[in-house]
Amino acid sequence: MNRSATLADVAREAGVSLATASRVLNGSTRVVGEQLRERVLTTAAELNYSANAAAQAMVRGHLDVVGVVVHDIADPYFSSIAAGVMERAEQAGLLVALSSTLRQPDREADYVAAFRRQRVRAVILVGSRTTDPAQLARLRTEVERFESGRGRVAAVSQRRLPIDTVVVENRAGARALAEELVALGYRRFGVLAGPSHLLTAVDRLAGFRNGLAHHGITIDDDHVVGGEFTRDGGYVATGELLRRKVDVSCIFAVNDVMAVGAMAALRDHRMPPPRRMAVAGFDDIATLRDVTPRLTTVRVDLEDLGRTALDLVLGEPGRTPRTRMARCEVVLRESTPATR
Amino acid sequence: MNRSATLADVAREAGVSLATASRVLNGSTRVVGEQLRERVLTTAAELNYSANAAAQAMVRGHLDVVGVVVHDIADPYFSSIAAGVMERAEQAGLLVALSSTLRQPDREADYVAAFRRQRVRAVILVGSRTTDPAQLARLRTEVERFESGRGRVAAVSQRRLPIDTVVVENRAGARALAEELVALGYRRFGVLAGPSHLLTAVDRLAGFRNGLAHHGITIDDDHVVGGEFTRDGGYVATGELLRRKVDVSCIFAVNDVMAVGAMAALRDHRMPPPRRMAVAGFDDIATLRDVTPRLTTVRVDLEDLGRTALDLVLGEPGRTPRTRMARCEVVLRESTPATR
DNA sequence: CACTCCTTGGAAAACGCTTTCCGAAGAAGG
DNA sequence: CCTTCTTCGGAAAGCGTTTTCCAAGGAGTG
Repeated sequence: MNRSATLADVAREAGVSLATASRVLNGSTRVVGEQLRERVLTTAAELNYSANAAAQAMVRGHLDVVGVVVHDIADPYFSSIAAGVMERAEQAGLLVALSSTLRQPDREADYVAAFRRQRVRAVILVGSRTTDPAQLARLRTEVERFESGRGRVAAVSQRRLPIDTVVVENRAGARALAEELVALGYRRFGVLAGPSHLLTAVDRLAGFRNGLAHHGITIDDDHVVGGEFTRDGGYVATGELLRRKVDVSCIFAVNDVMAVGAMAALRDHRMPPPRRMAVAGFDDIATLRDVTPRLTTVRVDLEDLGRTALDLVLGEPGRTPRTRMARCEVVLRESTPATR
Repeated sequence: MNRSATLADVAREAGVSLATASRVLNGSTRVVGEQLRERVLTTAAELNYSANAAAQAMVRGHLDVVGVVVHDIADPYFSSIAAGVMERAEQAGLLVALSSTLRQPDREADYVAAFRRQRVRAVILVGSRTTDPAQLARLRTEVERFESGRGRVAAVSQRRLPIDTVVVENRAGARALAEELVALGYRRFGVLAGPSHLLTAVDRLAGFRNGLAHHGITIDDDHVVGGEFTRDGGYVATGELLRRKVDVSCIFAVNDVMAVGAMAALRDHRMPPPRRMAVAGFDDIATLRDVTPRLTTVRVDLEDLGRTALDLVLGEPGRTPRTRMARCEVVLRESTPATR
């Protein structure tokens, strides 16, 4: 057998019409008599018949696949969200096609286009929108094109496109964290702000500032260092912060992986956290819950973001794009001990 | 526009035949005159034409998609390998469909079947084979069916199926680790062995034992504890080991995430590593390189496993299934200090 | 100038399925 | 016993491409 059996093969072998074979093998409202039904089923099994999804997609108009675009699948933030999506997709009998932009935000639009070619049922855009209006415009165009077919689109990020969106309360979370840190006695902060074009980073910084402002605390501009949204980004940024000899007692990294980089850098500079410097992060990445000192952070239920996004995209479309807010919760741990 | 433009639409609008339009828009060896070429291109752009991949798949017989099956995408081990696959796939212009068995090995065969329906070009099975012969038989059947179409299959794991395989030198790596630990002065070991049905776990344990045997050291059976292949599995297993009050000075966890769980458990039992107990892992997971004390482990270039697997599956098939050995390298760090 | 060879465009046949429309046969109703 | 419904099987028309085969015209060749 160097070519897989087709429905026609099965029908011929079973001595029935194509229509009957199709009705038996691939769900239909129509009933088929027990006799024929049985015959079709057994011949299909004998021939190893496997429906050609492409052919089905052609006549049905869409494929039972949902496309997911993330920035970096090796980053636990994204892989956790992806896990949530896949969990739900599995329940719905959908396959998940996953693409990674490798942190080049302009690739997102390319992948949406690729998914349009595939006529996938839905696309989920996971990850921060950017501040670049041109990128946004291009993405919006592709999204509209995709939707003008039968496709659905949702995002896990900020609400910048007219599509269903699961938005993480980055500002509120960061604000709450700031307040808690102040309550613990911290007053002088440094911030590892991440890339300035990523709204997630921007929002978390803004929320943090806002929380401090409530207590009359401000952060000097040279206490805020940008950098990559990665462990190494956090490491480098922390080095820069120390080089500036700023007078701070607590470093807020806008995500956990950067916070871990920061702790490593502090150690390398003989300022081991938390005694010489407190550190806080954001996300509560599961894999990082065991670093020492245990990291104060803001918990986001990442898998749930993925689940919710898939639910949105599979459910009835609303008359107007919906927004689901995802709560965050401050988790205080050893990396930010109460001061004295 | 509530239905996307088809090739026929473009052809009609541009006043050319379907054949010509197809040749212009979707690569072909045939040359089309500059005039027509131009006309087709502009009308396609105007109409927002996007080739229907399903239709192309039907006539070509396969989709430009590669399926990947992992055990748990949220586990950094798998997400790193997946990142490698995706990196290469991107270069080859392929989409990646990712499925997670959620650690139920019997689901692998199901996903291979699903990918067969999709007529994806290739499938990569990532993750340990098991010791269950029934599971293996079922998987083999599905793999053969898949291959009897035009599909290619490769695995990242042990060589148990007649397909191209990237095999991690688990035994050699674990043996080398054992020898290094002995050289550091350790003699009494406990092992967190993971699930006994996973060959990866089994092989690492066997290799470790083998390395110790070279030095006349054996491990008592009650110094070996099974458990889940996860952080919590490591935590629980360590608790069990301590409860047994075995006399050991070093714990070898068959993967890093378990090792991290072990360190947490040790701390909770007031036996902080490495002073009260040394710990070693396996994999050198990037996200875990910053735990303290830094973890002694065996480095595997995970992303490279993924890249290699994709290369195998896209390259010319060998006359007979090929095997690519992936080297491991012992990395000694602070979690296993030299004993005086 | 007659012939062959190339180049380029088009018609039409697949590819494997779903679904609409028909028709036959049996059941129900008068 | 005739008519009207049901029920169930089959023929055939797509779905949107690619690709083979033809044909026409122009460029080379002797």
